[in-house]
Amino acid sequence: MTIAARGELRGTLIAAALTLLESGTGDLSLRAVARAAGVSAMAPYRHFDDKAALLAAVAEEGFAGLRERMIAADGAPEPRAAVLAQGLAYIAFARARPALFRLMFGDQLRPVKSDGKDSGGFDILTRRVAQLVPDDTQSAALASWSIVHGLATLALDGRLEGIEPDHERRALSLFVAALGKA
Amino acid sequence: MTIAARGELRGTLIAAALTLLESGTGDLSLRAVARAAGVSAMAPYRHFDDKAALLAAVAEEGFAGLRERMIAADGAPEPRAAVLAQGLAYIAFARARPALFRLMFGDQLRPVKSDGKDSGGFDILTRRVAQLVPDDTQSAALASWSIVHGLATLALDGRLEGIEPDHERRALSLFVAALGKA
DNA sequence: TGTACATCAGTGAACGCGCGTTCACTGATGTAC
DNA sequence: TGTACATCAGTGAACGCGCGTTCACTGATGTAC
Repeated sequence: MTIAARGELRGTLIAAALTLLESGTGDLSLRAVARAAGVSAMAPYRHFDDKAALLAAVAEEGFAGLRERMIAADGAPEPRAAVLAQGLAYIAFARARPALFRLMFGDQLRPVKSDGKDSGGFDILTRRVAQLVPDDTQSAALASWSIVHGLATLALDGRLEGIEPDHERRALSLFVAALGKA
Repeated sequence: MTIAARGELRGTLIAAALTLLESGTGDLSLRAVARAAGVSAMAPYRHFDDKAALLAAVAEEGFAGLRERMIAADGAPEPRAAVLAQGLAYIAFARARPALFRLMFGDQLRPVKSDGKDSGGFDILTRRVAQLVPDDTQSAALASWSIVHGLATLALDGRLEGIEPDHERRALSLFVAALGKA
């Protein structure tokens, strides 16, 4: 990790934290982040009030990334296909960056701000679900988010190891196929 | 916490850990458990190889409790009602013992043994799902588990705070109603 | 253009903390003869 | 029944560790006149 140019430390710290989260050995410590950024243990305090503030910034970055993936997956014209693609993108994100995903949704973060449910792309998903279930969109969107989030966390926690890999996709397909047909 | 009678420390330690998890301030430490059990920091080593072994025993207790709740919720004769009741029981368990639930499904545990997917009552759920979706039971059961697990973890992580409480139940109902109608 | 000063990012030593685990031990209980 | 010894559960002091955060500081950059 190269030394940051003046005034760029904030971004460098977040990037270093993201990298550390990927190598993923245990908890993220403020000192380790500073170390990875090539800077003294105290330097982060110039840019963040405390450790929690740094974690929050990292999580925010994560939510932005997740949202991007959801948008990128929204291409299909048919709503059912779009919801499926978005769900798989969500799961792929979790699998690609498990420690970041855990940080984003775990309990080491400060209480979530109220617009939190939008930041991860929940609104993107909801828009498509509305096309399939116009009368009870909120519940259907929550159900969709839940099944996808459940699959992602179960996979991350190694709970799906005894299950054939394809079942994950089929479970989601089965759900999407049933959406709006109750 | 009373002093344990001879040879009962193992159980006392597990009970103390469960109590500590409920009061829920941060991570569970071996020393804190020993303290709560009224015993020296070293005493647990007479009964557990190390901290991870104690955590595993606590989690096992948790899975047994979850399974019990699932079985207790299995009363309804109609499979759709049973699946709904089981799902609500699962979520209620998570809400009642959030720290325990997090321990059970989190990453601080040693890699899960292969029969892990049964211990929490997944088989109980699967049996009922089979009555509704006999041709693709595995995928449907996984979908059911996922939506329920997703709702539980999202609730625990404070992600459903902006959402009307009833939407949680309605999301699950909507899913259950659609089961087998794809 | 030169000087004086304020601002600002980062340093490095030190703090107190709780942790998991080691070590050598103590004293009560159980067993063999 | 009495004695000698092994077993076993728990003690208490100590270890080295990494942590978040404090403190007083340094030295470079920017600004006013």
